[in-house]
Amino acid sequence: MTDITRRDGADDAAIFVERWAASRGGPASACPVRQVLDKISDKWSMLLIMTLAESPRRFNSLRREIPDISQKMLAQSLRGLEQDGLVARQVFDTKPPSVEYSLTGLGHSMVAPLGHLIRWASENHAEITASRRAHGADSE
Amino acid sequence: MTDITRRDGADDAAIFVERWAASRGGPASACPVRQVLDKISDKWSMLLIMTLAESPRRFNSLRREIPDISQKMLAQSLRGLEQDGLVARQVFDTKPPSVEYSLTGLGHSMVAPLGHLIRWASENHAEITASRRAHGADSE
DNA sequence: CCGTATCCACCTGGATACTG
DNA sequence: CAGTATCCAGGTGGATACGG
Repeated sequence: MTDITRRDGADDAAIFVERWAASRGGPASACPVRQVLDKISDKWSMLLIMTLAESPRRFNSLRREIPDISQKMLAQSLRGLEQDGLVARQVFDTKPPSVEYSLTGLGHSMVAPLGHLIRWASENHAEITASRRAHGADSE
Repeated sequence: MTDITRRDGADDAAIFVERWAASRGGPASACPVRQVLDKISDKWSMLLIMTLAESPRRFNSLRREIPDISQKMLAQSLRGLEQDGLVARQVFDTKPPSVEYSLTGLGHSMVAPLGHLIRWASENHAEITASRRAHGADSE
């Protein structure tokens, strides 16, 4: 098998495609990569990962940082990330109680790959928006 | 501003965090990066991008390639990607008519960044699954 | 302060049927 | 072959109220 894991350029898209093609031998829906991608492809997971990558936060600190998340979805998303081993939850038994959320080692390992996608998004969102307007997606 | 766009290691997560933190000055919901991520964070977009990265495909060819996508969602997702300028649609006026979908330049530019995330997923899905089971996510 | 519980609107996405 | 139209189930996510 090609040792793709050693390569890390921005140019070897073909290698990723190769690996991707090779990774699905059985039913497409059983692909473990898809399971993982589906998990983080919700509305808040990636955003929480990046926010916690800056520094650990408390529950209400996260609410202030991300004003448009509801209490329910914050708690729910954090529990999901905790279950997947990406986020650690530490309770300090003070009064009033405080809970700190931080990235685990696994969580931190995701920041760089996710960062590549974010960098792509930040560099190309203008073109995407322009294309969308050109296709009449806003007025139509 | 730090010239982050020139760097491309797997180790400089801190740089991505920096850039991310710097990119949101106003309301978090207005962040253009989030707009883009939200768009591709649906059930099929990333999968279609990676499939079309292998080679251009026709409509029913994509259906065969991704057996668990419905006709409706395939058409809908392709239209979305087309509007965003990631996928090109070319109609051949033969009989019966055939339509070929392929990645645009913009679409191809996304394959490598997305590939980083996919590689991370393929390398860590076992740990994630294990963590999930440890938290009793399957039996509970 | 840190959640959980409930209810509900909306949207995603699937099944089916139909058209050029 | 390549779609569109319609209907419908289920999940996502928000508002509000309540508990530890």
